[in-house]
Formats: sequence, C-alpha cells, structure tokens
Amino acid sequence: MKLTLCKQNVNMEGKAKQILIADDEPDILEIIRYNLEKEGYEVHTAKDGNEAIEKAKQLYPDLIILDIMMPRKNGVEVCQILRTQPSFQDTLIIFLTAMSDESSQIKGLETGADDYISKPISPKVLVSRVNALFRRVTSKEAGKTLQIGNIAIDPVKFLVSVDGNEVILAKKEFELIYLLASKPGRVFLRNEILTQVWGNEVIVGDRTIDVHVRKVRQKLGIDCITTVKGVGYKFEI
Amino acid sequence: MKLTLCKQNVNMEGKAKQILIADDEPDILEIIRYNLEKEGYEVHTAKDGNEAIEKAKQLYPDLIILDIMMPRKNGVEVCQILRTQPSFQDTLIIFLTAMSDESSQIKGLETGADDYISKPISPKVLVSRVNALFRRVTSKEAGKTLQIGNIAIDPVKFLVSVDGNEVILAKKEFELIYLLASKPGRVFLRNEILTQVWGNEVIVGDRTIDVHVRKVRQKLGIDCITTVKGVGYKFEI
DNA sequence: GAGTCAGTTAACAATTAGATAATAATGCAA
DNA sequence: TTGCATTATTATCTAATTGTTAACTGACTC
Repeated sequence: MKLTLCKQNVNMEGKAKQILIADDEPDILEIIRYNLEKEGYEVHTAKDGNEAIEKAKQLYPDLIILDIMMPRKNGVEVCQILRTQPSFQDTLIIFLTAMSDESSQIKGLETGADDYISKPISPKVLVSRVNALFRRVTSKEAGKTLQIGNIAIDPVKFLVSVDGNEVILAKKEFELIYLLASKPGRVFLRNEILTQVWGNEVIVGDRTIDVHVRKVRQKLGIDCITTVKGVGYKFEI
Repeated sequence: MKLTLCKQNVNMEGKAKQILIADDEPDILEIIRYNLEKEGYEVHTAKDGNEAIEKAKQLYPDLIILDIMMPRKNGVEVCQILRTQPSFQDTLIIFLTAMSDESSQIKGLETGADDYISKPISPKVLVSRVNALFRRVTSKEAGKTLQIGNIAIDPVKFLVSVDGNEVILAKKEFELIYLLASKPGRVFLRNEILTQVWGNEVIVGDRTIDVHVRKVRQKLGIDCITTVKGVGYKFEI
C-alpha cells in the first residue's frame, strides 16, 4: 500500500514544484530547505553561482532563489546568464540580499528578478513570498487556455479543440502539445522536451518523443507540429 | 539510447567552448587545464609561441590564454600576429603576466588583449575571469535573430526569411549561413568554417563546404554569399 | 597551356524520424 | 483483488532527408 501525502504546491503535471536555492552558507540553505519542503515544494540546493547555473539547466526549476553574495558568480550574474536563454525567460527568480544593500536590490530587479527578500530571513516571510509569487503567476498563466488559430488547448479540462471539435489526449500527449504551443514557432530541442515533459531524472529512449508526436498529430488530424530534422519540433499552423 | 550530460559552457550548437593555453611551464599548463576542464570547457595546449599560432589556426578557439614569457615568440608577439588576421579579430585573448611586470600588462592591453591575469595564478581568479569574459560576450549575442537587409536569420525558430518569405534550411546549411551572417562582410576561411560548423575533430572533404554553400544560395534565391577565391566565403548583400 | 580552385551534378552513405506492433505500466471499475 | 482498458515505452523496420564524396567543368592565373 502506498501512502500519499496531500501536497499543496504542485504544478500542472501533479509534480511538486521545484525550487532551486543557491547560497554559500549551509545553514541558510538548510533553514530555507526545511521551510519550503514543509510547504510541499521540492527543494534543490547549490552552494555557488556556477553550481546554480548547472543545476538550473538540469532541473528547469519553477523558482530559483539566489543569494546575491556568492562565490563563483554572484546572484546577479547567475540571473543574467540564465535570462539570456529562452528556456529561463519565464522562470521565477528571487534574490536574497543583505538588508542594507539597496543597490543590489535595484540591480536585482533590473536584471530581471521577480522579487527579493532581505536577510536575515524570516521563514514566515520567505514562505509567504514564495507562495505569493507562485499564486501571482499561476493565476495568470497556468491553466491558461492557449488559443492559436483554430486550436484551443485547455489545461484545466485537459482538452484540445480543433475548430470546436474536442479531442481527448493522454497526459503525456497533452503536456507535449501544451509545451510546444506555449511558444508557437519556437523550436524545442529534443533534450528540452525531455526535461520539460518527462522530467530530468527520467531516461527514456530516442523514439519515445516521436511516438507521442505521432499520436498527437493523429488525434488532432491537422499538422500543427513541424519536425526540424536534427534539431527538434515546433508548433506551427 | 543516448544520455547527454548538461555542460555549462557550450555554444549555440551545444559544443563545448574551446580554450587554447600557451605556456612553456608544463605544470602551469596542467593546473589551468584541470580547472578549466572542470568548468566544462574544452582545453588545448601549446608550449611556445609558434605552436600557439599553429594550433590557433587549426582550432579557432573561443579563447586563447597566452603567457607573456615564452620561447619562440612571446605572448605579445603571438597576439599581434593573430590580431592582424580578421579571423582572430574577435577571439578572446588573456595574457598571463608576472605580477611585477607592469609594462607587459600595458603592452598587452594595447596589443589587443581582452584581459590579463597575474602570476602566480589562483585557480579561482582564473576561472572567474574566464567565465566573466565569456559572459560579457555571449550575453550580448547568444541566440540572437540576425537581421541584415531583407534577410532575417532566427535561430530560435530555426528559420531564414527573405523579404518575409520563410525558407527552410537543413541543420548544417543553417549553421553555415548563421556563422557567415554573424559577421557580415568578414571573410571566413574554409578552415574556420570547418571548425565552427563541423567541429575540429570531424574531417570532411574539400567539396563539402561548396556543396552546402550552393544549397544555401539555391534555397535563398538571392546571392548573399560571396566567394573569395583562395580564401573563403563571406556574407554580403 | 598547365595548374589551381571553386561550381555543378549525381550518386552514395549516414543520419534521423515515421510507422507499427509488441510489451510494460498504470488506472479504473466491477 | 482481479481483470479490462488505457497509456507509456521500446524495438524494429522503413522512408525520407541530409550530408558527403567523386568526377567533371569552367574560370582564372601565371
């Protein structure tokens, strides 16, 4: 028998929301981890800037919390680097700053952070800020029905309609089309699709994506997924 | 089944960034190599000035680290020689200088170096300087849509449009035109094109580039690739 | 006029994705 | 719990595309 804890903070796919924290002080890392895990998030940690970037690219977390002062790339640098990549354009980023350090705060928000939290950290503040951020975004975006041309993709009802005709897709099929359609025209590398839809710890074979693409194409009846040989797939009407 | 490791320091095509180090002291060479390879860079070495020039022309690395004091052409000389060639106009160059030797430092920067690092080398400093240098450059230009006259080259959508008409290119064709168009007017040597598009371990025949150039010219319909006989190709409208 | 170098073309090889069926895993309902 | 139905993954084969080579041609240089 398997006991499942009712987790609050899960994303569309039912997976716990991933948070990556980068700070060079192990104690702070642990305090944050404890409090966020208690809330049902899945927490990963990095102890410097480079490790943060590395892990971000492995995990594609939903939120990244960056200490401003870190060895091997500070928080602002990490943020800048990640933001240059389309994959991290929409990732939430929070900075941890020393209370007094106003210039960092300003710089941080200019760099494209979504919020900042002053040290010393109060767990309560931390948790409520994180929750608030997710609420803000998820209420806007998640569960948002995508409408591209005559295709509507509704993640709430798990439904895709083509010219008003509703098509039922399986979970993976739906996640695949939802990902591609979230940025029409943009090419998603096979690798990228794998981490976004399958998760980074899952290892699946080469043909798995193809088969799912095929099923989606088949069910929808129209050709809205374009193959870019040797590169990946894109959504295009 | 293919497992791909996520490397941090890679360029658009997912290849590791190439660094060439020239120093006559094997120990220093090894220290630097170790620390940079740990960061995910691909490291090549040379033990004097002439070898450095030779390898630079074979590899077209992203960054060259030159010791000032070397037998068979010192670092400054090597830098000067390379800088006379357009192909190395934008290659990053870092000098290694003895702490006290200020005149070399000045000379180095005058000669067109992008940074210098004082000996004795601290691995931390080295790595952060190298990373910083790449950040400066790549954050500016990564994955950017190129727009030259009526031609747009969009690596995110993997599309080339001429007067708004979208043209579909194969992977190698796209990489070729993207490379050439990244510096319009500048001549790329055949050698350079080979290492940048095909990678330096791949050996292909003489006519391969021509054929690809031909296909691009054909598909785009306009003549934007100019042949410079005996030298290479350039992008030009 | 021999030699070099790139353009052209077609043929071949290698790579990559599509199709299909079989198997495994999962979920659901009786 | 069991069995059925759906979904996910893999294996294998096939088709198509893409990449490379070879052989020939033409232009230009010395």
